[in-house]
Amino acid sequence: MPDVSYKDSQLYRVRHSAAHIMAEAMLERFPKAKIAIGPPIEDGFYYDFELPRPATDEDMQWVENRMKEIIRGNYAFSVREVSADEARAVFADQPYKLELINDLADGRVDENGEQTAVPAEKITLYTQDTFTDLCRGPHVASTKEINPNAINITYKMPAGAYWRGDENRQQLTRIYGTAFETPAELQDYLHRLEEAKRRDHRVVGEKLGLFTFSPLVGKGLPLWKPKGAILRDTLERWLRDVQIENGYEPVVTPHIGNLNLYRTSGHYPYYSDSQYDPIVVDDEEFLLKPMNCPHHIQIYKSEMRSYRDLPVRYAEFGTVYRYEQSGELHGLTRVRGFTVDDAHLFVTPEQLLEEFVTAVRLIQYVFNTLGLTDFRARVGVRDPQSDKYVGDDSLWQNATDAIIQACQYLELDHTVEEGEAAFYGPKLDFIFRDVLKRNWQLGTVQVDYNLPARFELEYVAEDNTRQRPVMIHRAPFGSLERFIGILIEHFDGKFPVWLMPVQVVMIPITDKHVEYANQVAARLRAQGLRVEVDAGKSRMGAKIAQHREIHIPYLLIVGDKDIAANAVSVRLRSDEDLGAMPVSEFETMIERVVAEKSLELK
RNA sequence: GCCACCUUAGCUCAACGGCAGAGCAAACGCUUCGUAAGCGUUAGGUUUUGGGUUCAAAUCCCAAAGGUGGCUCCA
Repeated sequence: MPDVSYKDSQLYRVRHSAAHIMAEAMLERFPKAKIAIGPPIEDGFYYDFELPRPATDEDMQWVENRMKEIIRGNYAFSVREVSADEARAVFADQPYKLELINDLADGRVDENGEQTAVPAEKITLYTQDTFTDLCRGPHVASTKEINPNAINITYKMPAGAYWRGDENRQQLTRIYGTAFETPAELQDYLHRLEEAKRRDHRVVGEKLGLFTFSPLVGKGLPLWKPKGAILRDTLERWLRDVQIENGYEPVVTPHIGNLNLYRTSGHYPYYSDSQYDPIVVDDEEFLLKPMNCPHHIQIYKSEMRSYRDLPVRYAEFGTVYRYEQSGELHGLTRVRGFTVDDAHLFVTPEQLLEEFVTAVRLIQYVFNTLGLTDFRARVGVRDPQSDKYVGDDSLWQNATDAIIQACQYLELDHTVEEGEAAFYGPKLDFIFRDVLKRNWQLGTVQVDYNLPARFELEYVAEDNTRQRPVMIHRAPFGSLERFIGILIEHFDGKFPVWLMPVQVVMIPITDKHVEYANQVAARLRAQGLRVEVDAGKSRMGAKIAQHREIHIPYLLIVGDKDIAANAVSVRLRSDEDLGAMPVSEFETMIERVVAEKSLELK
């Protein structure tokens, strides 16, 4: 998000001013357009319009050219303060502006649509050339502070956006633009955008043969190809081992459950917008499970529990199905069926803090091992206005306090955001950004007093009384699908060796070296390494070119000299040529790299 | 779900009312080669699907499906 220094910067004023200039040019192109709001954003600005017809590429090119002309006109941005009534007169034929003026006068929302508490005493208008906008500023003093060759509004397509972000209100056309102080900075930005698109997990996943989608199977339902399945399975086995070391016990549960289970949990109806319709079997109704917790709870309830048994930690890679609006589906990061590396911890109130902290540390260990550092922590609490949560206020307060306390204990930088809780409790989420700067929630730890109450969970305490356990829901990856999507982009397909679906490719120089290549491959495979032999008839240079495209960590070239020395010539993914080394030496090196889960190649 | 755009060979794309093409990948043949792509041949298509306009549609129109960018949602 834009920070304070950005909001004070010249760049911010340039972009804010460019948004006004775009609106001026748009009104020339579409005289009947109604204007809404046009703030600067992280990488540029936008302006929302109600247009009489869809904007075309030609329109956008025309507007961009016209913007440059306006900028070259060296118009001053002048400001004046007016009363609400004067402002209403200025914008008499602009209904969105009138609504904003009314809200400003009442102190509800500012001109960028952000909440404010204070009624505006004065309304400010900024004018450049022929265009006047309701605006608090700041702006550049004159359009000559804007470089006409450092603006662009055609790099991004026009998009739909609801007025005031409310899907029940008018849908407007949002035109995105960006502006920089110099043309070189603009070019650099556009170049970085292109690079980001190349890094997109959907592009890299296709290139590396990791996964695919089939309309016949269904949208939002990823199909893992062998190489993707190896990557996924490697992650799963690793985490399973780590969890067992940390006192988790594996459980396995089915993909559907009786509707009554979800009535008790509250998923039905509190989660019903995200669920598929019930499946009717004989006279009973079943749901595809949207979460694993109710099933795990039934395992907890299958036995009498003593305080001596707690904490109980049940872990499952559980596949869940959620209805997502079709427009929201996105590669692997937003799908309709996905596998959660789920665990549910049943703890005594006294154990809660320690277990929560330990769960967060396990997540930190997972992220650190993979070198993931670019994330933020968010404490999601209830939206006090909403009725989509179950449970008493006091239980929510206990849970929220526990999470805040744990964050302080861990000295974890975090934000607290309302409306980001689960329906049964508050949570600590780890949020990553993809290459296109979209935010995705991965790991999560949640404190839950509500489901134990709804299911009447108990344990027998030291004093022989029946007590209620607290639940912790936690998932380090969040979902395997989303996590791998982010990993693909983070590593740009150059995964650490231990995760790489193919770790080594043998490249025999001619056919007569294939047998030796097969021998070395067999020897390496016996050590658990994933090795392929490229016995194709391409020349060595072509084989190298092809395999470096898909980021094979080690290319082992073998020819007469290598055979004579019982060696392999090692070329790294980084294009470093290590030259010939004895097979045993290579073996030692790669085994160490794999065992250490190293991010390096040697 | 909403707005806009897109859909041509396995992949990336061209043809933009008048004979459906290229590169890569594949198969086959030649080449046997020391660190970023050797040569040739062949095969591969109801141009996403269904309607319509037209002498003629990949191309224009309508609808559906899928995808992309946003918005909304993500309990």
